[in-house]
Amino acid sequence: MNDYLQQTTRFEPAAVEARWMKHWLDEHLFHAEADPERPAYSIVIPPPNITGVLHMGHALNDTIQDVLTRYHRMLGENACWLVGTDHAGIATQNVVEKMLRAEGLTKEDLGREEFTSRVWEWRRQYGSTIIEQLKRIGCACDFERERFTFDEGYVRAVTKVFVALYEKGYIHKDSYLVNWCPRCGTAISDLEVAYRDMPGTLNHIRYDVAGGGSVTIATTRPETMLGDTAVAVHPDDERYREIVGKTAVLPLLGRELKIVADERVDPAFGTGALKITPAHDLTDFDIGRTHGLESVQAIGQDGRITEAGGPYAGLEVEEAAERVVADLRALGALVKVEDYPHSVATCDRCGTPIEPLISEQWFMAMDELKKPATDVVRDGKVKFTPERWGRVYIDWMDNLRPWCISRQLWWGHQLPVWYCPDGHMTVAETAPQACGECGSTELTRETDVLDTWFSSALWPFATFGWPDQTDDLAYFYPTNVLSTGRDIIFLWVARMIMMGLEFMGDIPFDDVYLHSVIQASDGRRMSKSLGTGIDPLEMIDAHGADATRFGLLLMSSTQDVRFSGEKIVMGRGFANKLWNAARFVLLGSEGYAAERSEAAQVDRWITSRFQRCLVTVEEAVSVYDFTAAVDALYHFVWNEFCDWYLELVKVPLYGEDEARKAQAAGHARWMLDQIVRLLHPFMPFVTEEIAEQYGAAPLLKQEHPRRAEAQLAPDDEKAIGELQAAVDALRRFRAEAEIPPGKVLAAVFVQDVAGAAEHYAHYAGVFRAMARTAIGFEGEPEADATVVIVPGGRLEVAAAVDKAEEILRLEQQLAKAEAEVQRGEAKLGNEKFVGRAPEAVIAKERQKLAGHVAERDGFSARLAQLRGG
RNA sequence: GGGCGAUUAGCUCAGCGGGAGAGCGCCCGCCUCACACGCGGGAGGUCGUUGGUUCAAAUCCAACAUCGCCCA
Repeated sequence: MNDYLQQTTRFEPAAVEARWMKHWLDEHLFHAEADPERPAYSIVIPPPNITGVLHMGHALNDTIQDVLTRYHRMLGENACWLVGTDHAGIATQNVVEKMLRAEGLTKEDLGREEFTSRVWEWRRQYGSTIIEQLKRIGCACDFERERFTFDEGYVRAVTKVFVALYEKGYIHKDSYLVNWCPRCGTAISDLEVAYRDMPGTLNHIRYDVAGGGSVTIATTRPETMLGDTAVAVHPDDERYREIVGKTAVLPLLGRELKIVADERVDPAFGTGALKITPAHDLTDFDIGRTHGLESVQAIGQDGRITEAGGPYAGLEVEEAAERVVADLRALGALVKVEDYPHSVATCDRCGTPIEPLISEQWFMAMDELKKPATDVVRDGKVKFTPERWGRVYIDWMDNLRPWCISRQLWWGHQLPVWYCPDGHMTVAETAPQACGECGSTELTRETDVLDTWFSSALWPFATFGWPDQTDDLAYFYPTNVLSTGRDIIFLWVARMIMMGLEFMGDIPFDDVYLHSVIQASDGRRMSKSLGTGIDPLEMIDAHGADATRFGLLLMSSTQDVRFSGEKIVMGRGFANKLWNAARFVLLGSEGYAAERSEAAQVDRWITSRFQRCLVTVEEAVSVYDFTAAVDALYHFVWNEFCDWYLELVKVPLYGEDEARKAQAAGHARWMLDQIVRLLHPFMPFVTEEIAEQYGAAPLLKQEHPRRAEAQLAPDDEKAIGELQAAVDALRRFRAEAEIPPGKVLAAVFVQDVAGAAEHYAHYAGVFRAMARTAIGFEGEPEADATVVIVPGGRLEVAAAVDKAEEILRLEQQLAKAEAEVQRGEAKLGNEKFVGRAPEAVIAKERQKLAGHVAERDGFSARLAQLRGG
């Protein structure tokens, strides 16, 4: 006797999870080596930020990748799930700066070198938090290959890419309007800008026109007028036709402004006259370039007004705005101020309003790179699931602007660019000894670092050894799928595809799977600040990793889903159910070896049902429909295997027929093993714990169940289906008639359809066990017997039932049956239906009708009998 | 302003062209020798609204409404 199995009536995840994870790691089960003899299956994890902690989105995405990895490994493929982290420039620098601030220090106090070493120290200490958390979920990552976007080999890859793109002429330095975060002190990309609706005001300001008259402009940011160099109106705008070409005078500063006509001005906005501040607004910048306007920088990188702002110099933007408005009012130039809620560009990282300003930055031209990257999606070479995201990707790519790749940070890949005192620039993979142009040896390196996404873009190939042409690279690239959130389509997916095509000459992955966004239960994004976030680790602590994985997969069926703790509790119940089913099978069949049997109908039946479940799961996984997969598994295991098969198999298992008992025991063990294998990718811990009990662990080394059409048994499915319907009918009768659960009833079966009696006779033991009914097939039914209609005939059940109630019960059932009959007859009587519907549909309808007619006749015959007596 | 998604039982969601489903909650009955994280039975829905296509619409199409997400 297995004491552990005997005593453990509840599956306790906490007791087994850590032990199994350690065992899997110790045995190197997750590691993969290139092996040209075997098919490769590879996934690179979208590298989490080293400052990150696991949230629900990660938990779901990592569960998905784990299912795929384990599943393909069990299918015999050489699966490698490459894991690692992203150095996350701004986020990490912010975290360390915050720590320094607590010590009363700034990064400038330390200097760049010392600061960078503090970040590395932080990284060593805390940077692997999220990787460790993956192990709590059970992720079968190849932890032995863990990479970091700032490790030594990776730096080589980044440098090589930069130099290559520079030499191709794609990368250049330019003075251009960029999104500047005054708090982070760096340029950021368009994608790092978040728009937030905020209350605000629209200020109407009158500018005098030289030679008489005036023009009133409207602005939400009055302080930017300090940088105005023009006023623009639409060329077709009759109101302003007269003043185009004249000069306006900027109030407060007296600067002269050209009045220009430009089609980009929206005549419907405000007054239809637009103040032009080329240094601080993108549209104005473009209009400025067209008309050759001067550019005045009124706001500096520190977020304060510059010398160009005259008396306002040195003020913070907000304060300047207030002062400017007050002064304009005093001057009488403020026409009116109206409330005007508008959307404000803010820094995605810190929430500070963005200052668009002109600065010297490095840009990457996208035109050459984006074309092939768009084509591979358009042509279906890279396939998005759900498909619609492919169109989103293409739209975005079509409108791509040059990418600002430089950041004014200290933590990141410093550009491989050196300057000599004469300002000559040398771009090289390794630090040059002398200036490429003048030979000067006094070189200083460019202080800017690269956008973090620049390095992440290389992830699918740099992690496998590029720029070296390694065996791993040849074997594992391209990867099979990138599973990620849709907010990452532009940040990662697009850039990985561009870089993969450019440097590997091939796509980085065949499939892109975009998983659901898990919202808070109020239907909005989970938010730390609102306290609506739920920690997946707490879920794992409370319900187990299997339950958390299962629940997440079950709830994440559509684009946006609300987090449902119930689904995780469902997963816990399921793990426990499975554990107990295993206990029953293993304890009830000790001494027998697992062996598939075809001898008994119940064995053929459950095998057939299992095959159908297997097909559903495999088809679902192949299209990334994990919800359908776990739903099928849940219902097969619970409602078919546990509710019926295990009950049916108790009869032979507890019976006297030793030969039949051996078959049943062997088949039950075999079936359990198949189920455990099929479930393992979804619920690795409980399945491994079960497999351990009969010596099949580790399951990752076992084969996935095989599809076998020969094991489908439609006739047996039909027969067992009728048995189930008969048992159900008896149970329903018992409950409705309030017959005590323990009372065994006697019944006589009267056959309407040939073979039915023989069929039920074979399962007399089942009726006794599952419906507490002793069925006979001979002799007269008792006079006061109650009729229970079952497939193929009726059961005359000997039970003292109140006659009036019985009549009422039968009348209700008769009414239901009659309604069904009428519905069916109406449908089949419809010429158009019979004429146009497919034959199979009509045949099915006829069959249903026949069943309902038999039911109806049974009920009415019994009613007549009761009423007569 | 543009795009996408959702709207089905009290709640959270499946179903996506041929008899309205699950889990939880609720009601009734059970410690039936795997499981009370359980077992058996039951109640509960004009499938957001209005049109259209079809022999047949929760399912396809159009418009509208409400909510959410993304982009500008």
